[in-house]
Amino acid sequence: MLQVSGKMNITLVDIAKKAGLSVSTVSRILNGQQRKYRISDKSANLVFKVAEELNYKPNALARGLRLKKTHTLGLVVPDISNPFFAFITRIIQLHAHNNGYSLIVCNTDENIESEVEQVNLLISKGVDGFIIMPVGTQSDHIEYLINNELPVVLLDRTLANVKAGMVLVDNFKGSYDATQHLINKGHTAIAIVLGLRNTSTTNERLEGYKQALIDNGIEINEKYIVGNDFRIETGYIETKFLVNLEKPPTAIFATSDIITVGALKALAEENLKIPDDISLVAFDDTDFAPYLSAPLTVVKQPKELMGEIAVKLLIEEIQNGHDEFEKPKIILKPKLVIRNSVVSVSKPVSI
Amino acid sequence: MLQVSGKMNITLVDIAKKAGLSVSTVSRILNGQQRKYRISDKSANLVFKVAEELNYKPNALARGLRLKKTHTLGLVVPDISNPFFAFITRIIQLHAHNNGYSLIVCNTDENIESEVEQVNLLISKGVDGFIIMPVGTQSDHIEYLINNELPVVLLDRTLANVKAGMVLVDNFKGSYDATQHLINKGHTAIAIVLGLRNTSTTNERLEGYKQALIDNGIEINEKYIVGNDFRIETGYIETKFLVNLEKPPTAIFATSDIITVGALKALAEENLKIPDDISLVAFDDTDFAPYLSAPLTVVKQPKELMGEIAVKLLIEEIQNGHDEFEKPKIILKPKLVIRNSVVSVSKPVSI
DNA sequence: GTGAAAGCGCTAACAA
DNA sequence: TTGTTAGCGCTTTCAC
Repeated sequence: MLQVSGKMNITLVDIAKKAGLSVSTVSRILNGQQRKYRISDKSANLVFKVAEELNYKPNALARGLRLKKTHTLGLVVPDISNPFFAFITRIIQLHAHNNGYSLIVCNTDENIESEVEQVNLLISKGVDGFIIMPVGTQSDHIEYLINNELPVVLLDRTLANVKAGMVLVDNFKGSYDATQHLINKGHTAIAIVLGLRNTSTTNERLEGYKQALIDNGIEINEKYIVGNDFRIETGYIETKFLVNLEKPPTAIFATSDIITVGALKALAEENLKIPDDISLVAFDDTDFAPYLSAPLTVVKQPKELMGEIAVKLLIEEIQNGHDEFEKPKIILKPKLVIRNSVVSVSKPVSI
Repeated sequence: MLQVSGKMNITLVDIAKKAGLSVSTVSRILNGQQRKYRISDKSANLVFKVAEELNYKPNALARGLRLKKTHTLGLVVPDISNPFFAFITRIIQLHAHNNGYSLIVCNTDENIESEVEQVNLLISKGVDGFIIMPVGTQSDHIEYLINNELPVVLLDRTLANVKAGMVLVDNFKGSYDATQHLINKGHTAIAIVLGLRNTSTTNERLEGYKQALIDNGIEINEKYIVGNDFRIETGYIETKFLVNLEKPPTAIFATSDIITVGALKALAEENLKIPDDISLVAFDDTDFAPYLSAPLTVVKQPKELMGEIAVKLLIEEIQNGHDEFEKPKIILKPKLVIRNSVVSVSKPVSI
C-alpha cells in the first residue's frame, strides 16, 4: 500500500537526486557492487532506503539494451495446449525461473512460416537463448542463430545437419517396443496413426513400427499407415477409416496423446470395446490413462527430464559461451508402460 | 541461407550508411510512414532492399525503451501444467499473437510472494498489459498496477475491491448445479474436495455446494468438506480419507480436473467402482472424461471464451486507454455435462 | 569512494 | 522530401 499512487517510472536519476549521489554510484550499489567499488556503507544504505521509498523498479529494457543480455529465454513450441507440450513448457518455465530467467512462449501451430516469424520476433526481443521444437525439416532460421552465436537447443525433434545442442527421445525404440508388444500378443494386423509427417519424431516412430514388423516377418500394409498431424480430429478420422476397412486392423498404435483422444472417440462411436474388439497402444502417457475404460498401455516419455535438461544445456551455453566443438546431443529412453488396452489374439508369446 | 554468417546487430545506422540516407528516413520507411512523410519511392525501395540484404532485425529493446511500448503481454498463471490453465494459456497466446502481441508466461505455484515477484518482473520488462489469475486475496501489487495506469485484467479468479477488468466464471452456479444433480439422484452424503482455499473460485464453489444442500434441507457435514489445493495428491489423499470415514459419502464432488485424477487413483486403489460403489462429479472437463471407465459427469467451463475475452479486454484497455469508470466484469456460465459417473440412490428425482 | 559522460538502437520533434 | 539531434534508462570507462 506504500507509494499508492506514486509517479511511475522512477529511475536511477530520481534516486540519485534524492540521495544526493550520482547515478553511477546508485547503479553500482543497486547491482551489488558496493565492495568492488569500495562504496561507503552510509551511501549504500541510503540508496537502498531511497530506492525502497520510491518503489524503484529497474527498467529491464534499458538494461538489456546496454548489456545485450535480457535474462529471458525464448521457447518455440508447436502447440502449448497439447498436454505433452504443456507439461514440458511448465518444466522449462520452472527451471528457467530457478536460474533467474523468464520465458517468452511462442506457438507455431506446426507452421514453418510461423516458426520463422517467431524466431525473428525472439531475436528482436533480445532473448539470451532459444529452446525450439521445430516443425519439419527446414532449418535456415536455426542455422542463422547458430552462425550468429545465439545459443539454441533443439528439443524433442531434431533437424538434420544442424549443429545445435539437442535433447531427444529415442522414438524409434519407443515405437519398436510398442509394436513388438502388440506382436507378442499375437497381433499382425497393426495400424499406426501418425502425427505430422516430416518431423523427426514421426519419421522415427514410423521406422520403429516398420522395423518391428519386418523383424517379425510381418508384411507392411500401407493401408494401415495413416495420419499426418497431431490433432484430435486426425485420431478420430483415421480411426474411423481404419475400422471400416475391409480387413480392419486388430490393433491400433496412436502416436500421440492427442491422437489417442480422437481414436477413443471413434472407437466409442463405432461401439468397439477396448481391448476385446480392438487393441490400442499410445505414445505419451497421460494422467488419465490408468482410469480409462481400458487402462491404456503407453509409451511414456521422460518429460520432466526433457525440459530440465534442455534448460540446463541452454543456460550452460549462454553462460560458458558457444563452444564450436561440443554440441551435446542427449537421447533419452522412453518406456513402455503396460496396462490393459491390448488383448492377446491367437497364440500369445510371452514378452 | 543468405547472409549466413553476417555481422549480427545490423542497425538502422548500417542501413542508413549503405543506402546513403539518414537514420530517421530509414526508420520512417521501415515503420511504414513513407506516405506520411512523402518519402520518395526510390528511397523507400532502396531502404527495403538494403534492409533485406543486410538481414536487418529491429531491436525491440531500443524500440521499447524509446516508445514505452513493447507489444508484449504478461500472463501470470498459477500452474501452466494444469490442463485447465494450459488450455487457457494457449488461447491467450493465440489471440495475443493475432493482435500482434507476444506473451511472457509466469508461473506462481499458488504462492503470493512468487506472484508479487513475477508482477514486478513483468513491470521491469515493460509489458504493455497483464492478465493475472491471482492467488488468494492479497491485492496490493495489483492495485499498484491500476494506480500506475498499467492495464490489467483478472482472469478466472477475482479479488475483492479491485477495480480491474475481469473475466470470471459463475463458480457458485457450477457448483450448485453439480451438487443439485447429485441430490436429484438421491444422494445426501455428498463430499466436496476443494482446491486452494481463499481463492474466489474455491470460495464460490464451496458456497454453491453448501447452498444446494441447504436449499434441499440436507445438513452440512464438515467432515465432508476437505482439500486445500489444486494438486493430484490432494485429490488422492482426501478421497482416501473420505472413503475411510465411518460413514463415507455416497458421492464426491472433485472441484478441479487435477483433483479428479487423484480421486480416481484413490478410488481405484480402494477398489471402489464408479458409479456403482460411489458417485463422482468433477469441475473442469477434460478430453478424456468421456472415455474413463465411468464417463465423467462434469461442470464444464467455457475456457476458449475466458481466454479470448481476457485478451480482448486487455488489448482494448491498452489501446483505448485506461477508463476510470468502465471496468468490465464479464461473468460466464459453466455448464453441467451429464455423463455416467453418478448413480441413483433410493428414490431418484427427475432433474 | 564517487562522478561525468559516452553509448546501447531507436523514434520524433524540429530544422531545412 | 530528408537530416540533425535529443533522449528513453541503464552500465561502465575513465577521471579525480
